[in-house]
Amino acid sequence: MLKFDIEHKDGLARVGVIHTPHGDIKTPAFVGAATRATVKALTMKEMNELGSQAILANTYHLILRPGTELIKEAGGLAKFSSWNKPTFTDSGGFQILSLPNVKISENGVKFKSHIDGASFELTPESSMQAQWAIGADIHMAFDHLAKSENYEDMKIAMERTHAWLDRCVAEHQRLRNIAVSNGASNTSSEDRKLGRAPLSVSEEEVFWRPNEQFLYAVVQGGTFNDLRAESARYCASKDVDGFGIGGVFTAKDMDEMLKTVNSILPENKPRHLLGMGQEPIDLFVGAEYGCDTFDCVGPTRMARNGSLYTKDGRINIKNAKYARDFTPLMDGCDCECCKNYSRAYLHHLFRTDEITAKVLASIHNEHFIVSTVDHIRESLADGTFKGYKQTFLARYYADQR
RNA sequence: GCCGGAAUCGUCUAGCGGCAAUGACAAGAGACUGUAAAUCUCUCGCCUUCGGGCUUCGUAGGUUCGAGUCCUACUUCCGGCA
Repeated sequence: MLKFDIEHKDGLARVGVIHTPHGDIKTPAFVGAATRATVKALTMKEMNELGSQAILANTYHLILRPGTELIKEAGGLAKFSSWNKPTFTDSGGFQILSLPNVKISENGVKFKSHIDGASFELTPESSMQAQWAIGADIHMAFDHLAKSENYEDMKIAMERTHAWLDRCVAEHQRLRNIAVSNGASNTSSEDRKLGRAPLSVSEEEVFWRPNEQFLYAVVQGGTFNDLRAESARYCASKDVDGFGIGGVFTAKDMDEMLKTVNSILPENKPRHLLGMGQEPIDLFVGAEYGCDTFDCVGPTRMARNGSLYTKDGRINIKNAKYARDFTPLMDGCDCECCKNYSRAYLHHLFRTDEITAKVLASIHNEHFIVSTVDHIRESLADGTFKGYKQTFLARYYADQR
């Protein structure tokens, strides 16, 4: 069982630590989106320096390239990518929503590769197998994310997600048993619990490819609180290590949904809000209503497209008005970008389409979101959350009032 | 000096008698939430009550119902020969 310690609670919100085989995650935490085993435009050293605690890669993308067996051969995601900290993988379920021409059946999903058109199928079992080969610390159950907002479609997707969850749990346990018996013959149960090496295996080997990998169930149900409640109850009843909350697309009404879901989910297991975190308000609301980790492609995508976070909202650094703005991107920011470069310089790098523009912008945006969640965690711990939230959001969204 | 060729939006470019006129870049702005995204969308002669109106393709004439497109002259530029 994944170890999760709650150190402080405030309503549904909590401050805690997830103990993974590759280290601890202090929660709430923002997890970097490393879809293809890399955070776009950033090295793992840069991710580390900007304060990131964990990354999340995508099973779908890694199946296509380089192939999950290759990652296994390399020693797992953490070693392959040189990220010696906690890792997550998403199941590939999101691609049901985003790819064209997917065929969904009870068995699983047939895709065509967006790269070369090759057909392949992802099922709950094959997603689990792929995630075990990739070897992240925390896996997501293979779920059906509905394209439609329609109640009936949402219900069908939720029910399919539940049926698939049972198969994910069974397959995960089968793979876990194989992994543990393969790697743990000389290990005491106490050593195993601590992620210690069996005598015949080096410390290094166990660090990079621990036998313990963990599974999160994914709650669906769209914008319908009765479905969300049903899904939360179903997921809560399963033998899983934590929960993903999926299919959330807007902060609007997210608080009600999270209240519903997180009041039902067991308190002692971590919860990951899938895909949310482009807008700071998502993170405040998510943490306030009991989510422990977040991931989102927004910060790095915004960065590559020139949309950069400041305390006063996002700015488009490519706009003409920044050509002669020699001030730092954001006052008081201690990221490498803000400590060393001006808005005018970033503007110039974007105008000239220099690679460094995207690097510096990604460092800043990722740091902005990571450190915002860090501050949320600190404010929850010392009881100043409400004030911090109010002050931060009032300033950030001042233009939209 | 003679003989050829060329002049179209900030730049390059399409255009071969019925176009405010092609495409690219540049420029101005917007979007982006479990990444088919270093991507995509819009604007880009002037005015508009969004129906349309007006002025444009080096300059000036001409032919024609109609000219960026044909003719003449001029101007400038690029070749070749002196």
